[in-house]
Amino acid sequence: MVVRANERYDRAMLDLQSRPKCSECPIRHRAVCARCDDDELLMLEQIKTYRSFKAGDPMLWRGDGLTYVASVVSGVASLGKTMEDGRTQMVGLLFPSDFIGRPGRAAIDFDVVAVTDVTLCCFQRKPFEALIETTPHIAQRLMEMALDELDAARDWMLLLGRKTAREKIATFIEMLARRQQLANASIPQQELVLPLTRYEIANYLGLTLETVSRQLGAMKKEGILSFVDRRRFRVADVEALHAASGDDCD
Amino acid sequence: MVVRANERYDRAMLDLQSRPKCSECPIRHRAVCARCDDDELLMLEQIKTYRSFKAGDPMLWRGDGLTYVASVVSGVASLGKTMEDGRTQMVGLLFPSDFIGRPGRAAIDFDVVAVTDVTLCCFQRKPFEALIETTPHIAQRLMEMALDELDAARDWMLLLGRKTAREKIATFIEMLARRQQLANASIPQQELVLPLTRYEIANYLGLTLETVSRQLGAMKKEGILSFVDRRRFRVADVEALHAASGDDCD
DNA sequence: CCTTTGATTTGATCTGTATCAACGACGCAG
DNA sequence: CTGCGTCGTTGATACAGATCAAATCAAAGG
Repeated sequence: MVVRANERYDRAMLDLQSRPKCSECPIRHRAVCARCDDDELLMLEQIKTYRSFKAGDPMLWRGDGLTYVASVVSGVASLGKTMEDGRTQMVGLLFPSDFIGRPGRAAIDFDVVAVTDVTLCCFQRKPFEALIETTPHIAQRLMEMALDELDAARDWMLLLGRKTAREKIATFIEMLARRQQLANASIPQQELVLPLTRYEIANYLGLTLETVSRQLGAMKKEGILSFVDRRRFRVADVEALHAASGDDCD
Repeated sequence: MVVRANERYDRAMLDLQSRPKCSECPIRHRAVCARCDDDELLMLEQIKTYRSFKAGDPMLWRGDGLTYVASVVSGVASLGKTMEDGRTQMVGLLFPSDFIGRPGRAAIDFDVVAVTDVTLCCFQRKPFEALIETTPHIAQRLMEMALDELDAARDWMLLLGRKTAREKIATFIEMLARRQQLANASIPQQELVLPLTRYEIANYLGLTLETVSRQLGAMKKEGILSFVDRRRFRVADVEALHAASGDDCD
């Protein structure tokens, strides 16, 4: 279960060679490079590197030096915090186009783990930071993404502090649907996938896995969700789901 | 209790005239202007305006247009979210030098309320945003502050999701001590003030006011805190307080 | 096909915190 | 001084969700 730092490093190195074209990148218009013009994209292309991780692999450990910053190209990663006695709380989920690492910060204070198989588009930190100085389009986009994350973090604070188990689950499913419909074209009644185990969902929502299982079971029995297997499901009653989330109508 | 928008506006207008020198400002080296040189400070000085609010005054309503962005000069303000049925969660506390408002965003999606009497140093949004474009020192500082807020938000997510009532209170007191010692010179064993009512503390920690009252009472009985009145107290046992917070030693 | 292992579901019970209710303490206006 | 409103404390009780414990399921390997 525990993977040594070197091992991680070796595995990552395997992928150093692959460097697809930015212009064909699936996250081209949503990632940090969203606003870059062709010239700027060329600069980024020169310092980028792809790396992949297997589901469950730790990607960065709390306190690790940040040699790289990166965009998630495919897969899902989690940001998590752990207390001394082992209690843990997920503090963020990263989907394709989300960014890992901060300009001007040498370390992060949470763990980043690959939840599914993940491919990253990595930039060495130093040259990337130099690029920011000269490329306002990147700096602006980075600021915008940081503020979006801040908004998301605050919504999650409301969820963690005040919502019931059922509201938490409903909100989570809605969030999931929103993120997965961005990736594919938004087919209504699309089949959705839970990229997380019950344990991980619980960890994200400040619950236990048993409570998650019971709430999902209840929503299935009530005909709000219909499962094809334990991971794949469909939202059968969008209205009811939203009503259960406790969020404003908008 | 409810204050009309015009009323707020009128009250704020009273203070339009006052415009102290930036060079003598108490938050000069911590606020958004921290890295500005004298020239840049002069630019800021020309678009700034002071406003004050009484304790309890709403400063911005969720969805309000953001004509101004501002730094907190003195006092404490809260960022809060409210659900349809009235449950609320505080998602941030603003102390002197903290910043309100986002470059490139016309609205915010939470309420900002003055917890104590507050003085703001306001900048009109449009000219301020123009200034950012030409002043990398401000843009950098703003990014840094946004990332600090993000870190704080994530620490709070761990607190809300996983900590017990007692751990929440202990963590809150430690945070308070840290912020208040920044303001004054750090006198050890300094007398601290709770700027919030029991209800507001509960709201910040995802608890009820009764639980907050009981936990504070317990920590007093155990000799960890000693109160001089309901709002003013001293940390009698720093070690025990930290041990109760559930945070790592560092 | 059998075994193993991890993920999930389901059931029984326990508990921390919410909820409901009453009372005390302080500040302020008349 | 008196009354009233806000804030805070304290006690009794309820309940959502945690915890403990088993049973079921599904994928992977031999």
